[in-house]
Amino acid sequence: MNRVNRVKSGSRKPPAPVRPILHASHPWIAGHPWKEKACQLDEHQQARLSAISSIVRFEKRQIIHRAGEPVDAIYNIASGVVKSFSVDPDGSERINTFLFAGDLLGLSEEGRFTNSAQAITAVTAHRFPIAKLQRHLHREAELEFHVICKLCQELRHEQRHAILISRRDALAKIAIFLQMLEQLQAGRGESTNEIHLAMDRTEIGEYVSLSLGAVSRAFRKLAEDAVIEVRNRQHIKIRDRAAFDRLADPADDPVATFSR
Amino acid sequence: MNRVNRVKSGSRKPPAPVRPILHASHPWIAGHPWKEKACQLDEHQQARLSAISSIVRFEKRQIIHRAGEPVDAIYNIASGVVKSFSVDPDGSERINTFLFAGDLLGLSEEGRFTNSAQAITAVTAHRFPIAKLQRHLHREAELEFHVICKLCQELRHEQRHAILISRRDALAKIAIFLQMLEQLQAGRGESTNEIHLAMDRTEIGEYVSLSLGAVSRAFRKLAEDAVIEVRNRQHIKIRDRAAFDRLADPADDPVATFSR
DNA sequence: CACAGTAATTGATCCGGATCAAAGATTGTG
DNA sequence: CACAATCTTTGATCCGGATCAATTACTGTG
Repeated sequence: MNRVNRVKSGSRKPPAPVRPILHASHPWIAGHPWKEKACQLDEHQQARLSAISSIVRFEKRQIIHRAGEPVDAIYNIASGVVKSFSVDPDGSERINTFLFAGDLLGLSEEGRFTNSAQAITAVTAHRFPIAKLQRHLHREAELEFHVICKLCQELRHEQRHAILISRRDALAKIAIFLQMLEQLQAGRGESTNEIHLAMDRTEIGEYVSLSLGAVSRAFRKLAEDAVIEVRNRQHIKIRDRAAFDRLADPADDPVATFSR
Repeated sequence: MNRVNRVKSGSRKPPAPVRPILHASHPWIAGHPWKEKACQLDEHQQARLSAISSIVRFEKRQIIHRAGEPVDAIYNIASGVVKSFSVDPDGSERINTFLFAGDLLGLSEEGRFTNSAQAITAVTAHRFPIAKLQRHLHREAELEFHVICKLCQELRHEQRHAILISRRDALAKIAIFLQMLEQLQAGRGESTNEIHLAMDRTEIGEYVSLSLGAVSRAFRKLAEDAVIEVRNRQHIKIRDRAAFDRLADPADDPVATFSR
């Protein structure tokens, strides 16, 4: 939370409305695992929100905030990828979540960030000073409801993350992870032909709870088995959809086809 | 979600206000890991809420709802312990969370429960039909804010759960789990002398992602090393606080005492 | 109090992923 | 274009937890 690169600091109206603010999903009407049906704020509400927000930019690898720092603002990501992580005293990092366009950044407790956040790519975001935001929230019930929706979404996401982690075999972990990325990509309306990995192998490992080596081996095996094609570090293609889904879905048991 | 055991069905005012409704914690001002500083609704708000809610009772081992069923109501637990879990096609269960007094039950997507829920002990809960609740929410900004707080709390809880799961050694997992129970107990104002385990060893394993055997072995080792004392299946006492905390805290590294 | 049913412990074996080290591939930079 | 720095792959070994089966505690019930 050092220097905040305000884009046209203080500008009320962003030059070109970078991306809808507070893209949420209805908690009782939602979509696919990982990818949620979005329901946006109306223009009126967005206008009000942008009145209290500014647009900021973070360069690749820039730290957005560190765990333990006092919370002065939260962010709604407009573009780019952010990782939210925590560091054990022994120096190892665990990534709690990757954040993409539309995601909210800044979970905290005792007025301090619970996680550290770092831009993985260049990032633009809406910045909401929490004092202003909080005042605003109380006045706009509809907006509050939106935040609720967003939080429900993140809660479900975090639950799935836990499921992912609890998986024992590396192949399944990677398959699920790729599936997640794919669905998130689709949800953002990006091409679904290739899966784009903004993060490196180490970070993938830190997210799915695998060592770097295990991640690498898993990719190799998936490629060997012609389930995926590793076009390059950052781009993966699904070769064998059926096999892929079989790995990613929790059904290991051939009998499951019949039962229920 | 078969038969709902309404207590005095339709009663507007619960006989003796079982427990505060919607006990939440402020997202920007909170407490210990696992245990949160609570901030309650005022009487006025509670009264309004109880107008749309009824009190229901579930007996031990009763299924409250199954994943996939349409959501008709959500619950705020007044007393007892509930587990929220999902079942893989292969029949194995993963427990996403244990819910105690004050917790909200009923996360859903596409209008259907994402998890199954079962009472571990006898349970009483406030039941909110979602139609009514949703209408009510929109009208009470302050209440919405409370829900936001509650959700933030659960989100943090879920993150810690992921951290717990990602731990590789069984001892640490069990220690963290016990610590969690202890702090939740303290947060509810119950005695902190002994830790009460409402769930059995299998369920502990399903929560921390360990096999039944590993759970058992971990308890044994902890007892052997005189870190804890297993008074009986359901009651644990901390013998060696320092050693216990050392296991539960992520610091494996003696140097960490100095650094930072 | 004995019995049945369930929960928990313990033992033996096996395997997948962690770990550490070394080599190979990519990317960016002057 | 070559070099450096980083990221990734690959290999070899080791260990902790999974698994399965058998035994031993509990708990509640008549």
